[in-house]
Amino acid sequence: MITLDYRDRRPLYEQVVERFRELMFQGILKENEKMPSVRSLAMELSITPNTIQRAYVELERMGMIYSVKGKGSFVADSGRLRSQRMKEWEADFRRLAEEGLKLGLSPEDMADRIRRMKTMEEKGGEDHD
Amino acid sequence: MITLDYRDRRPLYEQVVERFRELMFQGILKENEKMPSVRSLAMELSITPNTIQRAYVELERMGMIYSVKGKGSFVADSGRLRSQRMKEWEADFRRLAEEGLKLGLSPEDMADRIRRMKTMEEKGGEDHD
DNA sequence: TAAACTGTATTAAGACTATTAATACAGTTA
DNA sequence: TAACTGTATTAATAGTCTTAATACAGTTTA
Repeated sequence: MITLDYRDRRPLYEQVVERFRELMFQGILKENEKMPSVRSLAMELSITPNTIQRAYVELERMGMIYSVKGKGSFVADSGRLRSQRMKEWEADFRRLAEEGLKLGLSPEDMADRIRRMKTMEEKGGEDHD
Repeated sequence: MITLDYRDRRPLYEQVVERFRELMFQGILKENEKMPSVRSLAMELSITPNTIQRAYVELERMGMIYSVKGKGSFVADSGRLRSQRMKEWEADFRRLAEEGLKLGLSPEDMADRIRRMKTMEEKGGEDHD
């Protein structure tokens, strides 16, 4: 479910945060679904529970999960997060497309690039709802 | 010419690298133009020459500048910088498009967005090289 | 030539962060 | 009660960033 990259310059807890964000954005983790416990995930990744705890604190601060003492941590309103992420994507995409114009690419050039990606879709074998 | 942000989590030398990259991409620093000397820039920013040196080593490793002992450091071939920027743009664009796929957008959805941008071209009134 | 500049290299120390380890407390569940 | 959950704290370790203080080598300039 979660993997770590020790070559990555970013801290482990940040990688954990990002991976869970992806899982939520992709709908693989759904609303109110139970997160792995701090200790079990720590054991699975062969790191200390402290690091997972820190990641969960961050995820909770971002409103991605909510935690209940004694019960566990759970995925927050994923639909809202999804639309939020979509908005971010729109902004990023627009900014990048405008940058592309400055670099001399025509809108058709860029559209072509995306169309050509269709053939690569089969390569990445992840299911997305 | 260069400013530092001490709230930024990234190391100072990395901020210096990024700022110079921007100045070069925007054409504010032109080919063969002299970079500030390691010591003068360090003094201007109130940090040690070591940190600037590290930034310059990195910029040289990236092919953005070249250094000559006793003479100084200079902006490298701007054509190369441009192709570098294009390569980065390609990578960013592809990454973002793939993310769009994960968010459930079809390639045609994204291509449409770009086509629709053609009408907004007049709005962004920034001059570009 | 001498002084003042340039890049480059090295070594040591301090500060900061990430991570680990070892506990402990509190609440829930079987 | 036992075994699970989140949460908190303290101490030690490791790694990176930054600083400081030099030193050497090449270029420019007065």
